[in-house]
This record gives sequence, C-alpha cells and structure tokens, in this order.
Amino acid sequence: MEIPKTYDPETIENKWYAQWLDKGYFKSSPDERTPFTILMPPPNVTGVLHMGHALNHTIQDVLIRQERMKGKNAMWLPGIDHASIATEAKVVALLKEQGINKNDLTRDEFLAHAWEWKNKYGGIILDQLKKLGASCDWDRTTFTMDNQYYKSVIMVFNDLYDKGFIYKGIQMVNWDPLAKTAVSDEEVIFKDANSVLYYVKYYLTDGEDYISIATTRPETIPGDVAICVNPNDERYKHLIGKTVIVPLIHREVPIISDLGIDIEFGTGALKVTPAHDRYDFELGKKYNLQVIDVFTSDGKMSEKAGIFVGEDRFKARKLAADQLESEGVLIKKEQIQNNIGYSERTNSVIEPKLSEQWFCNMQKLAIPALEAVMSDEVEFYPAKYKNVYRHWMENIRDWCISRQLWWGQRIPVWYFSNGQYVVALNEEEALAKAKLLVENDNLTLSDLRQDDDVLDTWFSSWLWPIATLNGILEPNNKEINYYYPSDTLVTGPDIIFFWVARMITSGLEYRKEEPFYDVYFTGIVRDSKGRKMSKQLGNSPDLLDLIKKFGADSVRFGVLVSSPAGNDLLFDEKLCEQGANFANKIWNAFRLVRGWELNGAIKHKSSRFNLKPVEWFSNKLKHALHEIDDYIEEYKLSEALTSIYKLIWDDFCSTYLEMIKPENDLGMDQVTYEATITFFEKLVALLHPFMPFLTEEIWHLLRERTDDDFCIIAPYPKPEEKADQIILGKSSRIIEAITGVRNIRNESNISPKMALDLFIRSDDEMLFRQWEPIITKMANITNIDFVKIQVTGAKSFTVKTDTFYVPITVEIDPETERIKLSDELDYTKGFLRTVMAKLANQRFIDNARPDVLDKEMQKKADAEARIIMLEQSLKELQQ
RNA sequence: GGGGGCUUAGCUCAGCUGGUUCAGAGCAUCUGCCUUACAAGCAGAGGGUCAUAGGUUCGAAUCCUAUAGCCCCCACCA
Repeated sequence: MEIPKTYDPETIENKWYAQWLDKGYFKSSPDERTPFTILMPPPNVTGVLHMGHALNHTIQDVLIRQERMKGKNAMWLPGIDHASIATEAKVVALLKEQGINKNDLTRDEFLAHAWEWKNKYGGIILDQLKKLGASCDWDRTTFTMDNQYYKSVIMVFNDLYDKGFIYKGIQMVNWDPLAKTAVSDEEVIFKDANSVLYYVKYYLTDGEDYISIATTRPETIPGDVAICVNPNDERYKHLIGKTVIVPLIHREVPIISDLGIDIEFGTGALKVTPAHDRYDFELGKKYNLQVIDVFTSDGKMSEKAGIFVGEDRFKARKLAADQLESEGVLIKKEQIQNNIGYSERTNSVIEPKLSEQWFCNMQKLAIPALEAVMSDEVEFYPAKYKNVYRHWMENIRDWCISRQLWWGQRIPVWYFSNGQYVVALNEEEALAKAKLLVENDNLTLSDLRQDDDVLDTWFSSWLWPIATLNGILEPNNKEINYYYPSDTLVTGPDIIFFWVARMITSGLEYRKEEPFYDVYFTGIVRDSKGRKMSKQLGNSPDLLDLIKKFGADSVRFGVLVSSPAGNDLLFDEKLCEQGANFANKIWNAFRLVRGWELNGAIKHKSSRFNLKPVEWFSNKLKHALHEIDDYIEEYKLSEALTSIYKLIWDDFCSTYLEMIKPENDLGMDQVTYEATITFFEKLVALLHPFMPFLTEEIWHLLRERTDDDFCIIAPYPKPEEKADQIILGKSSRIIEAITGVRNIRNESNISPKMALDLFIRSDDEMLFRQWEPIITKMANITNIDFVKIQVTGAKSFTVKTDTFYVPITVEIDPETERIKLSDELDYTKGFLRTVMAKLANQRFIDNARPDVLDKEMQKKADAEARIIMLEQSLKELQQ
C-alpha cells in the first residue's frame, strides 16, 4: 500500500459521506437503546447557507456523532420552515420581476407559484449541509407545510380555541405596510432614530389663545380627536373642557385630562390620535373617543384623512409640515432622539394600526413553561439567558397569530355572511358545525367563507418537537413516545422568545413534558473586526468556497475552536487554516506511524525504551480523557477540541512520537508499534465528532477493517481509570530536562546537530537510567554521567531537586551562573515563606480542606529539598 | 427608563465553591533550524501591577461596594 504524501479532503469527504449514507449510519428508528435526539432548528426555506448555520450545525453534528459513538440511538431530524412572511415577500418580488402582480392572482394561483418556488429552491440549504458532514437522518426531513404537519397546526388551533385561549379581537397591532400584514411584537425591531419634533399651535375655538402640541408625526393630525393634558398642570388647568381647532383639517376637538400625561415632555399637552398610537388608543377607549384611521393598509393617506389623500405617509409628513408652516401654526422644529420600530422581515417602518386579528392568550400557558426553565428542568447553556427568559415570560402578552398573507396554514375559521363563524378541522366539519349552529340542514359550503388569513410562522414552528414526530395527530405513536423529549436544542439566543419559549410552552401543554432537556445557545458569528456578518458588508465568506479551499473538517475546526457557548465567535479564515494545518499534521503522523510497518522497520520484539514512552502517553491519554469529558458535559466544545488538539499535536506528535521514533536504522519494535497504533485509533475516534472525514479515512488505513468497522460507529474513548500522577510527574522531569538542554543550545548558539555530554546530579539515578536512550536521542547527548558535586566549565540548569550540567566550549561566565542560582534560591525561599505562613495560621489549618492542606505540606517539603540543593550548588560555585 | 453581561499577554479567550504547580492557552511576534512524517514544519524565547478606587480576609484575577468604558435584552414617552 502506498500512502499519499498529502491529504486530499475533497475526494475523501465525498467518498465517506456516500458510504455513511449507504451503510445507513445516520438512520434511526426506535429500539431498546437509549435515544439521543436533536431536532434541527429548521432553516427558512428562503435561507442561504451562512456562517451562522455552519456553526450551529457543526455543533449539532458533534453532539450527535459523540452520542452515536457512545452507543446511544442517535437521531438528528432535519427540516425546513415555510417562513410565511419571508417566503411570500420573496415570491411576490420574483413574480414582480416577471411582470406579475400578486393582486391579479387568485389565492390558488399564487400558492401554485409559491410551491413551485419552494420545490425549486427549498432545501438547497440542506444539501449544502451535507458537504459539512451533517449526519442527519435525511429520511425524516420535515417541511412545516407537509400534510401531516399542516393538519397538526390546524388541530392545535382548534384545540386552543376550544380551550378559550385563542380569540378574535380588535386591537392595536404592529402593521407592516409593505407586506400589508400584522406582525407580532417580537417581529418589530426598535432602532434609535433622529426625528424632528414639531411644535404646533392648536387654537382655541373661542378667542385668540392657543395650546401648543409637540409631535413627531404631523401627518397623523387629521386623526386627532382630542387634546389631553395632565389635570395637575397649572398651565392648562383652566383650559380643560374647552375645545380647539385641529390644524390642517380644522375640526373641533375637546381638551381632556388624564393623569398619565407627562408634564415634563414636550409641551405637556398630547394630541390624541387613537388610530395610530397604542397609548392614544387606550385613552380613546377610556374617554370614548372616535377612531379616525388616516392611513390605508399600504401606508398611504386614506379618504378619512380628508387631506393629502393617496400620498405616502412619509411624503404626507413633509406636506403636513409645510402646510402647518404656511398656516402659521408651526412654532418650531426640534431634533430629538427616539425609537422607531421596523419590520423584522421587510424593514419597513411599523405602523400601529387598529385591526381585527386572532390572538392567543399566553399568560396561563406560560406559567409551567416559566417554571420548567427556572427549575432547570430545561437547562439553559449559558445560564444567563434564564433571566432574559423569565422577564419575558412574566410579562408575556397576547400573541397576534394571524397574518394577512397566503403562504402558510390558513386559519380554520368559516364565516357566514352575517359574521358568525365556526372553528373546525376542515370544511366537512365546518359545514356540520355550521348546520348545527344555524339549525339549517340545507346549508352548503358555498354559504360559508373561510378566513383569508394564515397563521404566524411561529405558530407552526412552536410545535416542531411534537409535530415532526406526529405527536399531535397521534399522541401515542411509537416514535414520539421514544424520541420525545429531545436532548439538546442548539439555536441562537435571538429566537429565544420567537421559538424556544413557545416550544417549551406547547410541549408542556401537549405532552405534559418539556420538549428538550438542554438548550445550547450559540453566539453570533462576527468577522475578525467584530462586525456582525452581513450581506451588505460582504464580510461573510461563502461556506462552500471555504470547504473547497480548506476541506470540511478544517472549516468545522475553524468555527468550533473559538466559540464558547453563548459567546460571539470572531471568525477568521485563519482558523480554518489552522484546522487544515492540524489535518495535515495528523495525516503526516499517520504516514510516519503506518510507514514503520509498511517499510519493514519493525525489527525487534521488545522495546529499547523499557516501554517508558508508552507508559507515559497512556497516562497522558487517561488524564486528557477526563478533562475532555468534563468539557463536553458542560458543552464547552471549543475547550474540548483545544484539549484534543494539544493532546495530538504536543503530546502525541511532538513528544511521544519523537520519543519512540527510531533514529538512524535502529528500527521499531513490535510492542511499541502495536501500542502506538492503538493510541492512534483512540485519538482518531476522540477527534471524529469534530473532524469526521479525515478520521474516518485514517481509521480505515490504520488496520484491516471488516465491512462494518467504521470510525463513525466506533466506541468513543471513555474516561475510566485515573492517570497515575507519579508516572506523569517523573516523566515531566525527563521532558523538562530535555527542554533544558535544548534551551542551553539555543542560548549558546550550539547547533542541534552537535552532540553534547550531560552530567546529572540527582537522588533518582534510576529514573534517568531508564530514560537514558530517550534523553540521549532527543537532546542529542553522547553520554550521560552522574555526579555528586559541581561540574565546572559547564552550563547548568535545575529541575525540582535535580541539577544538570552541560559542558560546553563556549565561554561561561561564573557570575551569570551564580546569579541564576541565587535568583532561584530567593524565589524558592519566598515561596516557602508563604507556605509556612499559611501552615502557621491556625484559621487556615482549621478551615482548609484536607486536600488543600496536603498540597501545602507537599509544597513545603519540595521547597525545602530544593533550597538545600540550591544552597549546596551555590556554595560549591563560590569555592 | 429597567434588567443582564463583559473589561486577564499585540489579538481572541480559559481561569469552578478565594490558597504562589493560576497568572494560563491558541494565534501573532522574536531567535535558530530545509533534522529522511509534516517549512501547512521543528527547537527555543520574550510578553500581563488580571479596567480604576476602596473594602472583607492570614491570603483576592477570584467575594463586596463605587467609578469608567464596551456590549446585549426589555420598555407605549407624544
């Protein structure tokens, strides 16, 4: 067998992905094993793969692969969200390009276009995820408008209506004039804005006096129905009850009073426009005022405005300002800072608008969902989001669930011409219910009209954990009973309210059990300058390009290595490069190790090195497995990966392989070789969830494998026995000694090629004898001797209580040697003093834990021994 | 306006219930090496009064209080 010199990701990735699929390793069905389930947050059908997805799905894949290797029945369910408003906007725009206006289409015609679009573009994103190595059970791919899913949503609507949670009402909603639909509070993004505050005179009906009003929205003046002041405001007290003339339209309106008015703000007098402001609407209700909606649904001035009819709201603002000026009622303009709400989807300015919508009352439903998180039944990583969650759930408001769109689950409500309605699962049931309602058996479907609106996308997404497993329609089916609750939800904190909170809510309502045990919140992916990645900035690299350039394993490494849970990830291509370097390193280590057998270098039965390196690395590995396991338990994946990285690069390659690597033609022995292959196998398995392709490749090349022996299903290395600290401690003395010699070479400019002698002064000669062949090889030493006294004409260094002398021809300054020793002595003495102080402190003795106390005792002993050694050396030097 | 978080080497970050093996890692920098696995590499090195000021303590990066700066979330101030 010939091992290629370089690792070629692309062909190898395609090869193994195909084989994994072929072997069905991603598939899962209920059996006697413990399940481990992850439900993929379904990307929008309109979505394009970006770095955020890469991070998110890499994390999910790491978790799934780990648990699969640990023997659980791992199931990762992928899917796509129909993304009602986002998709509809896209389809409308596309049709517009083709010269088709949505308004000219029937509902069915439009939906046909939408489905066509979905079938063409939807799911591209999932195919792209395959390139990344995602090990989803693709047979389970679910779309939120699949037949069964659709029915589940309708069923839940019916159920919540029957239970009295869902109701229809006229309320102030957030209106998106571009999409011409209501949106929920969560879909409104508030941004700071510089606005103009207009001060306007409202003249009293009788007399020359006026009251001045401050407003940022003069175009809504035609909707004014009153002026409101604080009853305690001395300036206006005498005017309450009088009437003023509204500018522009010259209507007479009353001056009323309410304690809610802020005397300090603006002029202290508020123009009341119930149709266009939440607060004003409340005032309007309280004082029974008229509602005049001055806008049309697309944000133009309406007939009711009576002025600037048909003009866009922003144009109208300017026109209104101009006219106020020409009427002589504009007092002044002032620049102010305020918040303006934008639609999350269309980015148009949200208009508070009074309209009739469907709402879901969340207060009662939220109670158990709040409790589940506060009690850690659902555990948040990081925990800081618990507070955010609690605050929202404690102040939860009714959820506006209807949207004036066509793409989505159509609201299952059927109306009579008189406005009466029935809520039903389908037309047949609607008709039956209707007949009962009006006691008329001759009623036909044509007497009924279904609600035109669809449901908020999130009203379907919130059922994801249940509906994907058909748990709504068949609550007792085998699948949902087996897989629910899922284990970990991996998502961004930006949708904690939209989605996470609501899934917990619906899960507890419909399964009486939380939908997932853990929620892992990822951070936002930013560029290396800390800017959020966005299309506009063009700072988001194309994932597929990155994979092409570095390989999927390297990209996975890059996004994982610096992304602790909940913290933003500052992504830099360099991280992928580091990943690629790592892959290359592993590949070359593999070539070295495997080469020994393939090139016939295995010449001996037993180890020249007394198996010391094997003993050392096996303990190093034990130690690392515990560390890595702890990190994974806490979802510290980047830390875990870093640990594996160091274990492989530093400990395995730089140290272990260098130790056992045969110099000259001395050859390798069978025992060490076998041990090394076994180590390599464990390392590769350990790394597999993070870098699946490279590891699968090496897995198959390390040994002959049977047909079903794949790394993807190999047992994950478990932390079992603890590492032997004594062995690790002794070995580190050896390694430090080698480093010490190398250091002397460096600072004295001695080539690594020039062999040196080494004198060791130690009370543990045995140890150094055992390691002698390794020390001589790694530090390029000709001969090691043991001494009892100072060696002159040599550079020295100390490790713990051992002193090492390297005789060199380069000039040695005794003074420098003396200073070195005396500095170390001072430091050690100081160190001992602090230890002694602690041990002399009764409160410390009383309060410290026994292990802390033991450590201090050990420190004391070590320091004392070292001081004796240093003092002795120093004395000899001065003689 | 309310709430939460952050401030540790040039950069990105680890540092749990306070105890000189905690002052760390990776990247970057510097020095020397094309040593037959790897220059996508090897061997070394330098670099931080742990934001500031107090306090608690025998002892604080770690706990408390203020201050400054940055970030996020929530909120109907016209």
